[in-house]
Amino acid sequence: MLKKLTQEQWTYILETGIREFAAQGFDRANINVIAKKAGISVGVLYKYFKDKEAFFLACLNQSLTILEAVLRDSLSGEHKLLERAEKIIRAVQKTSREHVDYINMYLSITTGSNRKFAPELAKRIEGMTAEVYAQFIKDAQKSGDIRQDADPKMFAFFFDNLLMMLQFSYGCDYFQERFKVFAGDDILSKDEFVVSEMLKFLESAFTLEQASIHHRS
Amino acid sequence: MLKKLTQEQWTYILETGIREFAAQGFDRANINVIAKKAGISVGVLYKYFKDKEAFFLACLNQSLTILEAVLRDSLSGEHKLLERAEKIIRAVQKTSREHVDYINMYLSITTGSNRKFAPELAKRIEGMTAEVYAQFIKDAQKSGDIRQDADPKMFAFFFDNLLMMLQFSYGCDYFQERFKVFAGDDILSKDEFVVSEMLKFLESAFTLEQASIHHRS
Amino acid sequence: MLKKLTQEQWTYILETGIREFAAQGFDRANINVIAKKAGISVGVLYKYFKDKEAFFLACLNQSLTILEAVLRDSLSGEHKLLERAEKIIRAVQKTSREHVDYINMYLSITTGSNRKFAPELAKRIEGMTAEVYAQFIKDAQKSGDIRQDADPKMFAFFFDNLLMMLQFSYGCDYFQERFKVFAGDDILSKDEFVVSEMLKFLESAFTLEQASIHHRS
Amino acid sequence: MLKKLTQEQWTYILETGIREFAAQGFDRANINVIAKKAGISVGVLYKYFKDKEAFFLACLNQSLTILEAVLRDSLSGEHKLLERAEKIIRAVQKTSREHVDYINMYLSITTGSNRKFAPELAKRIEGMTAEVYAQFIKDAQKSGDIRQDADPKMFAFFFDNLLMMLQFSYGCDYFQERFKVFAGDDILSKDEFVVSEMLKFLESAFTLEQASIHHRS
DNA sequence: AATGAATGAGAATTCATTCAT
DNA sequence: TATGAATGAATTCTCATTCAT
Repeated sequence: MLKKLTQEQWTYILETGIREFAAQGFDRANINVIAKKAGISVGVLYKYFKDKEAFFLACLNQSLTILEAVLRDSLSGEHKLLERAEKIIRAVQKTSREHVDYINMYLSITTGSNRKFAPELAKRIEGMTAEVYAQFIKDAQKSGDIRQDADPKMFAFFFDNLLMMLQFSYGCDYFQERFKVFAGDDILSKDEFVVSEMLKFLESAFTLEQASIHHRS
Repeated sequence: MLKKLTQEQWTYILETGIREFAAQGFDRANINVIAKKAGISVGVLYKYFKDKEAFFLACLNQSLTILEAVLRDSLSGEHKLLERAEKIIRAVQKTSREHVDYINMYLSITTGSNRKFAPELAKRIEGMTAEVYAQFIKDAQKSGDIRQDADPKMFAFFFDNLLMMLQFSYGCDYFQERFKVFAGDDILSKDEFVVSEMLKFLESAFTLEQASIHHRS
Repeated sequence: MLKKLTQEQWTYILETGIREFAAQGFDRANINVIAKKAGISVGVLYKYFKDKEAFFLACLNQSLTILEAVLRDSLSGEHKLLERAEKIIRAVQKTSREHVDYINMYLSITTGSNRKFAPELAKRIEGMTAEVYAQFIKDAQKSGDIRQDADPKMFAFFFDNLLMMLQFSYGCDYFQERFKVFAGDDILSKDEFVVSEMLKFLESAFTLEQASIHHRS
Repeated sequence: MLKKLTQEQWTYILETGIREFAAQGFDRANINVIAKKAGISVGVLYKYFKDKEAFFLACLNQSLTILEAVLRDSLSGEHKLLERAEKIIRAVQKTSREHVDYINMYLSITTGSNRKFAPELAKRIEGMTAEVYAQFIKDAQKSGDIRQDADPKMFAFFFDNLLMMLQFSYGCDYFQERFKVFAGDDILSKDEFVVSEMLKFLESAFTLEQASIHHRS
């Protein structure tokens, strides 16, 4: 193993790191253990990464890149807002299960000592989404699909909040349990039901203005 | 659990623990430092708690108890759903700022090695809320305030998801930054705006059925 | 061993540190080994000293304090310069053998990574000596024992240089060998000879003025 | 020792090693860093040197060779003792500044784990000097320039001690600070003053016999 | 019962040395 | 032959936990 590590080896090392960090959290994860599991020596890790934190950030980056790629896929093409929403919800259901560790990497930056990365990370991670969602809503307002008095940014925020929690609810131990408490122990096997209820909720949320008027009148 | 130490002493000890755990995370928090800051000896801590984890759980419990008390307040009395929602949103805005540490304690159970407590905790923490919210929605359906085809449990889930994220967005470093990315750097000082937009979103979400019909017709 | 360490224990710990640092140098000396040899745990060392460097500095301080005490003894009382010199030379011969490690601690600050302490240490260590020696020489000039055109500070410097090297020559491996190369393999057992030759050298050095004049005339 | 690499390359490699060892000390100096700075691979270093120590010894040897060459220069030609002394003092002042690293290499063998080389090194390094200085003094005794009762070897030793300390005082951080403490902060810029005072001291030291007699008579 | 000094296992990090290419 | 990537033993330092006083 005296030639530079191959792309696959790197991917494997990062995946190993992600698995450990996601499972144990930053502090509990052990660099020596990660190296061993990844089939390399600690020396290599420290040759390529300044310290544990730098390696963690690389793992996080890898996670986010993949998560972003999935999102980007769901956003492609010309679609009405609710069609998009459906695509995204289904994508979340799929990837949250496949990439449990990535979700947990994401969550791990919200707590403990990793909080110091908050400012830089928030911009990099949420920047694109915030922009795109707000634009969707503006477009939908133009075509009359969404109530005119909605603040696009805030509605984008609420929309993403719902998706975020859905993601956590599929990919994170605690939120999974919470999901069951709210919706029944079998909720994790009722994906279609979740999709339709969530679309119902969103459809309403986005369109009320007229309804409200009617209702109140 | 409280023998010789007074109630106030216990509260102080737990508050100190909460502050440290919230600030540093479970692993980084130092039991010796906590004891010193709390004005007691480590010996006492280990007399009443088996180990660091047991003490953490006690701190967590304290946090959740207070958070629950706040919620319970917001739920009291007879109100229409949106009035309740408004009360809760305002309560979240207030307590998330006052009790930043409690929010972070809550968040900390979603990550790292604390995940092992997920099942027990989820039931204790979310049980009441899930129940109450679902009942609210059923009631509102009866009085015609909410679309009939909504699944009460799922809508309760979405409702709580939005509140949860709002809470994180006020009380957790990372989600605060994310909030700014979505809604502008000054969003944390525009509480009324947040309330009104969120109510708009919820009002719609809960009521669409008719709207939808009207709109489509 | 649960009560605070006693004075004797501390002395023993420092002595152990001095022995190791003197033998191996700062970098090679191993904190865990020192702790073991001193009969304590590493934890204790790190409870009382911020880090290895702080412990080293404490050992150094101990060494210098003792070395200084010896010097202070030799300086006491009213004496003519050469009588003082003789006292000091004999003291150097005695202590350099007894306290080999202290000499080596002293030497160790002149090299390697410890050089960063140079400024602070030089003042603390040499300050008193420089002052006192210069004063001796001024006094001796007044009483006509030393040539008038001697700069007291410089002559004090040369005097101390000779004592310093004598100290090294008795207490440091390398300079001991050098001593033998210069003065014969048996020089270390000819203390009286060394004293008398050194006094000869000093006596001359301090008194030449008139001689020089006579000689040149 | 030099196969494929040119003389210049070797000089550069050794100079690089000297710079690092002098700056960091043996233990702190990093072989990989030295190799990189020297523009070669570690492999080459380990081809020509058994280990770090062997390389260090080569660097030390290089330093001493140059220091010796300087000394040899100062010793050439027919001169009276004090003329020689003046030449040597000036040479020390000059080379100690130009070759700070060599001085520090020299000092580094007096401390730490390098002490094990003491015996072999002392003979190689000091042998010539001791011999030559003693001869000078014997010659001077014959021509009546030095007191007859001086032991040539011991006086050579004292003479070299003074030069050694002067060298350290110009080339080593700690002794430089000590120099300032003794002779004032500006002493490093008063070379002529140092020369004349030192010559005064030496002139006296070497010549006292008559003076002493005169003085005492 | 309360204290807090002492313990020592455990984890991050470094770097001399090797050896496949 | 020269390279420098990879190795992994060694070292510093931390801190949960114990237990003599």
